Amino acid sequence: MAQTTSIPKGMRDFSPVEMLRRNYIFDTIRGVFKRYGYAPIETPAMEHLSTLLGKYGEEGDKLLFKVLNSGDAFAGITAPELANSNAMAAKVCEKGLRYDLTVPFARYVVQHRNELTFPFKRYQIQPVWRADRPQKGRYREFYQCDADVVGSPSLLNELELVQMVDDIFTRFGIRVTLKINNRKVLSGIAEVMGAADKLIDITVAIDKIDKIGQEAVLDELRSKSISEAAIQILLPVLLLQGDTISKLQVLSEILSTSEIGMKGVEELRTLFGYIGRQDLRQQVELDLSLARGLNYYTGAIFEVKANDVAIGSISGGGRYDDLTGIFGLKDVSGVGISFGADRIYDVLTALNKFPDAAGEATKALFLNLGEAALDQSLLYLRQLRNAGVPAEIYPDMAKMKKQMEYAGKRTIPYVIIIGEEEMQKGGLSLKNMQTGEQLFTDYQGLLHALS
RNA sequence: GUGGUUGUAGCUCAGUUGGUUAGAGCAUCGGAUUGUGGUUCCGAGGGUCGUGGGUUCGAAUCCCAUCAUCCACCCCA
Repeated sequence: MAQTTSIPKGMRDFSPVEMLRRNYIFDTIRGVFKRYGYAPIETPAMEHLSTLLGKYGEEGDKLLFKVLNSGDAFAGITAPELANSNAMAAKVCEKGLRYDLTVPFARYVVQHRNELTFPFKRYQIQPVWRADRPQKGRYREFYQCDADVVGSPSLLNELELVQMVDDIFTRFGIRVTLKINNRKVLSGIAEVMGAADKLIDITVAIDKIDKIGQEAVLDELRSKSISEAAIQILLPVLLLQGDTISKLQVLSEILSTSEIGMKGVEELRTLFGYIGRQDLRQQVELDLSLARGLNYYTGAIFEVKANDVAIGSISGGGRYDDLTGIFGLKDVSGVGISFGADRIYDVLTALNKFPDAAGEATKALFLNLGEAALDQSLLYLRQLRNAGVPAEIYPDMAKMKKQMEYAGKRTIPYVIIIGEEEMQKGGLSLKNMQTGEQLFTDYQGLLHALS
């Protein structure tokens, strides 16, 4: 009996061509991570639910995939528990799929603290899961590529992340804008507004200013019972124009009474000082409306958007001072960044920026034209493979037309023909499938053309 | 969690006020063509019209329910 072939909402299959392109993305990012001295780790798909809950805010908790306990998960459930879905979930689900790579990493650092040498720089490329409703550029299973440094408060780490962003997206050949802000500045603004307790409401609202406009943001703030006087303090900050230095100057005047705000301004001054002395190719700017939802950030925050495609952020990160503290290890500050491989894929697709080679698996196909030439083909095939050229032979003795079609469909760039004619003349025919050109040559000529 | 969109062949979609056996393009397979693909021509296979119920002599078409999908909001990579 045939079953319906489908996969759960927001999940995806990847074809060979897609995988080759995805691997191109992963390889590029991994290569940069390695070049900056980051070491790889992996953590399991599942964590204890208690490790994950409460780390991503209320919204995040709702989006966690919970995993039913194995065995008879419902044994010993009482009627009142059955009636309360939250109590039920807590009782029958002790594990959950990871929501990001940063929190499991913090857990990892605390658990393995005695084995690690600080500052600890790690990268991690793994899928994460969110029970979000899927839409454009949003999936329920997607890959994050994270690089983090823990155990060093130095702003040189922030600079390094900025350089990696610049490096990676330049390698991809796409233009992006890296926006930088600082949570301490946002805290300072909330403080001088006299609404320090409303920090999250304020940041969530002003984060949307590009999207919904100034008036809508103010309305949202009023709906969160932020006073008109407080809004009058916020307004000039939102309207700040000019270059980074003058923005920071104005900001330091506004925040002069806030210790934490002034510290944030100082951090931004230092970081932008570093950045200004680097030779970066991508656009980097101070964006005071940048907030980011994850509420564990305490210092610098980053977000990267593609300039030429509207798809939401393709990379984001920031500094977190207290994340390991939740797991019992104090005073270990960390800073990290996450690259969204799936959205980068969508951007590269939209802009047609994948290199041709990123979709190629096999470089050359030997046609199978019969027993007489088989040994010769197999010999050259083995030699090509030993020389590092991905090559294959068509396994069946089908019509030449069919074998050519096969090469064409798989976008194999070269076809090698060894048939009766070639055997007689003592060589081989090499056809370039892109140009259609064909030349008669020997093994040395073949190797030269393919390597 | 909120609002909307769309479900017809493997894919993209037509299908008239409800009316015989539901179509096209692409894709697949075969042939024209026993040594040349991506560009020709001919032919073939492929459908419980998302699912269940209702109205009707008659439903892909109208009504109800349900499932799925995509988009936007929320939030985020």
